[in-house]
Amino acid sequence: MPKAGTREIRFWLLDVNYETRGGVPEVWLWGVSDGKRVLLLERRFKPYFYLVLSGKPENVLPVLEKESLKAKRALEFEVLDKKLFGKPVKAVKVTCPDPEEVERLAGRFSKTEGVSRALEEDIRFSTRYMIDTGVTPCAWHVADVREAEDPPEACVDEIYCLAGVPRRLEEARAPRLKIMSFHVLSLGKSGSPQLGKDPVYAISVNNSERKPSQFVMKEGGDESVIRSFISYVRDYDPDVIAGFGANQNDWRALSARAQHLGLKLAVDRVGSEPHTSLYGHTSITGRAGIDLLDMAKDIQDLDVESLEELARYLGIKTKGRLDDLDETELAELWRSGDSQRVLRFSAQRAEAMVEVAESALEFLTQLSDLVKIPLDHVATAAVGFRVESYLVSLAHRVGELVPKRVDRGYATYAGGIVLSPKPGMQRNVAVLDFRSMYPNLMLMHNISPDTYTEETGKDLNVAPEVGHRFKRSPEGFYKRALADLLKARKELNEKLERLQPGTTERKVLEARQRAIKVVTNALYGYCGWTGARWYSKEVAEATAAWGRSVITRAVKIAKSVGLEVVYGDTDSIFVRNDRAKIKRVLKEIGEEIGLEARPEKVYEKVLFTEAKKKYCGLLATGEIDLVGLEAVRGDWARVAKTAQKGVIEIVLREEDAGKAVAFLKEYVSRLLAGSVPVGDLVIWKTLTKPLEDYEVKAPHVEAARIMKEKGWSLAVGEKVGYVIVKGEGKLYQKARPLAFAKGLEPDYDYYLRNQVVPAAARVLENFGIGEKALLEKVLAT
DNA sequence: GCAGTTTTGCTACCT
DNA sequence: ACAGGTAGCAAAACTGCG
Repeated sequence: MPKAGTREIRFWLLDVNYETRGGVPEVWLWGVSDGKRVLLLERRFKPYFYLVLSGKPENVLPVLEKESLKAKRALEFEVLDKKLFGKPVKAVKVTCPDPEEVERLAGRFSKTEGVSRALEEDIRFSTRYMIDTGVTPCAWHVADVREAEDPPEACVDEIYCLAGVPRRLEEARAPRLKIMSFHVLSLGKSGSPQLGKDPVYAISVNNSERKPSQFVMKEGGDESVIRSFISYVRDYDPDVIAGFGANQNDWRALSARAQHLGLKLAVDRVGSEPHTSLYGHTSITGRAGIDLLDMAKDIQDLDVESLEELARYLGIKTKGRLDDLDETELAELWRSGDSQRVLRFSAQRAEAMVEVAESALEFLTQLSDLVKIPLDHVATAAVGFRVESYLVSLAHRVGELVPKRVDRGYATYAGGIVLSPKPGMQRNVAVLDFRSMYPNLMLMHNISPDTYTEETGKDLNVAPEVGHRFKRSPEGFYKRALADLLKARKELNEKLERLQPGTTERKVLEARQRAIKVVTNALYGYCGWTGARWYSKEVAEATAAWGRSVITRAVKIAKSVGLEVVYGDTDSIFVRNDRAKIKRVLKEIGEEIGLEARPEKVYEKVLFTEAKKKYCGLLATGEIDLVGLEAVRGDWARVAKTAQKGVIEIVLREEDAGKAVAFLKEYVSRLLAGSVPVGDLVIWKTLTKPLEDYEVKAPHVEAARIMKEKGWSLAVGEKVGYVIVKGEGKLYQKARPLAFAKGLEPDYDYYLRNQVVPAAARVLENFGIGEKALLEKVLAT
């Protein structure tokens, strides 16, 4: 029952921030509550940090008290028993009144005698609150609240003061969120628009009700466009604002232009402007700003990180093409008077975005809840930070102090084993797979930064090859993390079994499972990342070493029952599909290695090249599987990929190399006749660093330089599309950006000799047809 | 100074 | 701004050659 003067409120946490009002830091929880939007204020929570003691508490405390007087701050000290990398330590929790002073005070006190170091001063105040209370983004809670005495101005239905710590509820389903999407049409004279200078010609929006709106520039300039947009956001009052590339483009263009015009881009729930936070993310207080491009970048299966590809991947049917016009083309169309086409394009994008956002949110809300990163940041956060955030919240629960991030040099270690494939066509091959091998090894051997020891003795797990030792008990921090995740997954599985496919609840739980999988599988990589707080080279190295021994032993077992191993990579072996023998092998693997291996898939035929990690196969299901070959690489021209796929189809299904050559000959004749679209000649490559940092002249770098000269802005991480045109000199001298390749004669000879023929020959060399011979054959008259 | 060879830089893939 | 293992291209550096 609620206390006197209070009432209970149910809310789902959308966003969190903090403000200092009247000298008191307040945590603001933005919630969605049964159709209403609420803001809950917590004024009693205080920021703090820890001092790890090297001296005795009774000696150090008086010194700290004295320092506190000198600093003229009302600080509180509490001696606590904590752990650091599993080792018990005495720590003083120093509570201070102002979140902005935590880091400075920590620095000052860490130099006190008897104090070895300060910790956790780098945890944000609002994050601190969530960690300590268990209040979780994208989760339902119930809280006792009372009327706020001095409520701040905020665009919500109700504002309350928290009267206690919110308690988490079981409900996993998110409430109905109001989502809007937007697309800003800012066009430059040539290339990219110039921030602030070029006007915003139009903004398209859409929303959960699929109601499109469009604000278009009239004679009076673009001020009305931006004003209309601001009013729209305030009237619709969305919980989520989705864009595609919004952090880099739309928000920046809008902000710059609003500033230029002297407009306040007040689109958040406190009447302020969006602000740029960590890693270029745009934050909107009280709402969740989501950039679907972050989502696209996370999905490895996408050929290009475009809205259209992302929509297709998510199974969303969209109206019209979403990516067929680039900035220059849009600008040209607009100027030539076909603004209708441009506006239609923009509106279609906005509509697709809102649908993609709804689909993406199923996963993002679950991930946000699991790893405790607020919704607006979880898509932007790199994998390492997602894992780390999960670990930080676990650390608090188990009394572990959060280690500092430290600058470390690179340290390499040996990873998995890749077996040489048996080249040529193999028939009836099964793939045996150790699922989640690294996490399972970590669990099995209690591999963790806090169980690692340099001591020798009994009750230790000793890693093969590298000899690192890990205590069998107590349970390590990583083991605890993985055990929790696996337990959650198991519970989900049990629930899922009872649910009909296609139901909303099932979708929610499946999304949660995916979130768990992401974190589970990333822990191994995380521990070997030198930027990790819980970095341990020994942990990563030992896990990899145990992994190598698993595969080596599995190969031995397979051979011992007479099963030939034709290939293997890290956690899988490819063997002859002999049911009886496989059954024996799997049983022995389970008994001798203690891990479960599973038959993953069966190839009717699989064709290995001489190279590792490159093969293709015809699955028992009739599908063709392409692995590592040019056909699946984004940095080969489509002509090469299409030619290779064609050859593979013929070779795998019909086993007729002659027919494949004939197909290629026909394909090449069309290429040389110039009847392939220029799009099929484009080679896409990512810019991995700023142009000036490149040490060599490479085609994609030169193409990017040309684009930059012509006014295009290119960011690190963007893909540059270029075409090789006829001309003299090195390849990089013949590369032209796609946007400027029109009207130039492509270098068909290059595409023949360096793209189509090598890609096709990769497959045909198994049939005795090398590159040279193939070239002669396809050119023969 | 040149042609052939080796090394380096770079990117994208696999698990 | 999660790991290492791997392939393969083009550029750059190197090597041998009276």
